[in-house]
Amino acid sequence: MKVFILKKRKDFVEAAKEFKVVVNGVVLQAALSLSPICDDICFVGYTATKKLGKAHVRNRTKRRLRAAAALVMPKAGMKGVKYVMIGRHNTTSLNFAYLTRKLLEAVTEINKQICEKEGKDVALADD
RNA sequence: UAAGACGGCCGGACAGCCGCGCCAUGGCUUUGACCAUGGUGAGGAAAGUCCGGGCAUCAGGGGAACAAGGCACCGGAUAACGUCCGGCUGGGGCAACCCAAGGGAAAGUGCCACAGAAAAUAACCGCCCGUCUAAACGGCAGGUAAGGUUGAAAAGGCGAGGUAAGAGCUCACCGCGGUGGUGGCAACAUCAUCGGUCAAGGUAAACCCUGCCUGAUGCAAGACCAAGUUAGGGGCAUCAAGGUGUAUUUUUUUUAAGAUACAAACCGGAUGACAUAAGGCGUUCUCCCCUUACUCCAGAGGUGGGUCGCAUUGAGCUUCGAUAGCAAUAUCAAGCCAAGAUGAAUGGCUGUCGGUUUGAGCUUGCUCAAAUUACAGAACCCGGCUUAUAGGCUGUCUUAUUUG
RNA sequence: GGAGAGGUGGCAGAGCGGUUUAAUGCAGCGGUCUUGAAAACCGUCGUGGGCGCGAGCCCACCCAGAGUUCGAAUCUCUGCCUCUCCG
Repeated sequence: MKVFILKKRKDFVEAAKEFKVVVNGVVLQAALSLSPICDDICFVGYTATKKLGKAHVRNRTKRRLRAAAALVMPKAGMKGVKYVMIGRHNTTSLNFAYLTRKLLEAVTEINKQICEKEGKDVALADD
């Protein structure tokens, strides 16, 4: 599974519409990509709001999320899904192993939601 | 040894594994949001955007007046500055040293609440003389600014003389001002001499006056490339002389048709060359010079782009090198080349050694354990200022105490 | 990244350097009216500290900290926060 990074505002807005899971350390949003994907690829974007602190704090938050995602996403990511990770106030202070575990929980949870929804959609289309 | 004053510097180090941006080279049997190798990769404040520049666009430049804004003891440094250095004056500190938007209130205007007699040519109480009366502490007419309460502030201070009572009315000293000498580039200091209504408070971070400085907009400036959309209308000038109009004339019985000339009202056309005109960036005027696809009003598209600007040569940085200077700094010499992203690159984990704090142990400066290791992230680039900052290193000086 | 505007009780929002500003409105609380409510009318109403048995009185606070002034919500400087604009 390859991981590509989201850079455009449009992608972030799209991801925010559908699914959302909150765990200690990170808020995860996700959506199925609209354009057809042939390869084994998922997309990830990182965000930190101004509420968290000054510039160096926000940068650090995104770096930690990036480091954690590098371990988790290649295994847990689903094909053709856009994930967006939003940093929280304690993202910088948490133990890294704990943060990784929590992120994995969030991803598996959100994948489950997507599968349920998609199953229904397919059923309706068949009818 | 203790307390303090003023500078200068540092802002953890090393190793391993997994990753990131940019650049160079190479690879390809997926020419890629690819792979490999090598190089390189945040700060003293990168911050605030408070000043000063470079650079870019408004075509370029000179002059005058006004407006707006800024600066303000004196001299120097600098590309420039509101910065820096040296000095002066005033204030604070035993001292080292520190602080000051520090020009003008005898150019003018405004404001000074409450209180108080009075907030600026005054006179409430008081003091004193004269006079009315038998007399007065009462009335009248004066003199006076010593004393009074108030207030942030009451038209020099203090002492003596003087006087009816008083008053720079007179005098000494201090203070203030003018003139002259001396020292200094100057601010200013100092000495001499003259001045008594020497002078009429405060406020200019109130208006203002004086002197000096400033064109506007900021890299989202701006240049180029690619793709795509759109609807025109009004006004001005010139040209031609089309239609219309008027006049003359030819043919003709007339209608009518043709030709020539004129006009510029209407309709339509072309052009925006010269000239004129307009514009040229705070306003007005002016001198060059320049521009004009005339000028004004509408309308459509656009927040999916890309490349350059942009990052090795500059007001460049470093030097406990030299020379000049008290210094800021300048000149010369030597050395150095040092991030370039654009949802934005430096992270995660581990180990060792440091620093700090706390606790324990004793060999009293070591060992062990735990915690902690600031402020903070380049976005066109420089020079400053301001603000944030764990902890540490280092130099010079002052005061006090002790010892020699 | 750059360029501006603002910050006053719980909320909105006035405020010439001066007696006591905290105007005014909304909200809140109490009352009148009503069977009850709304509307209307009347009164009251910021926070913190100190003193007082109590009624009440005094001091400080207009985002924060300095400065100018006899005296700052107001004038000047520095910082913090909020909002707007740029192609």
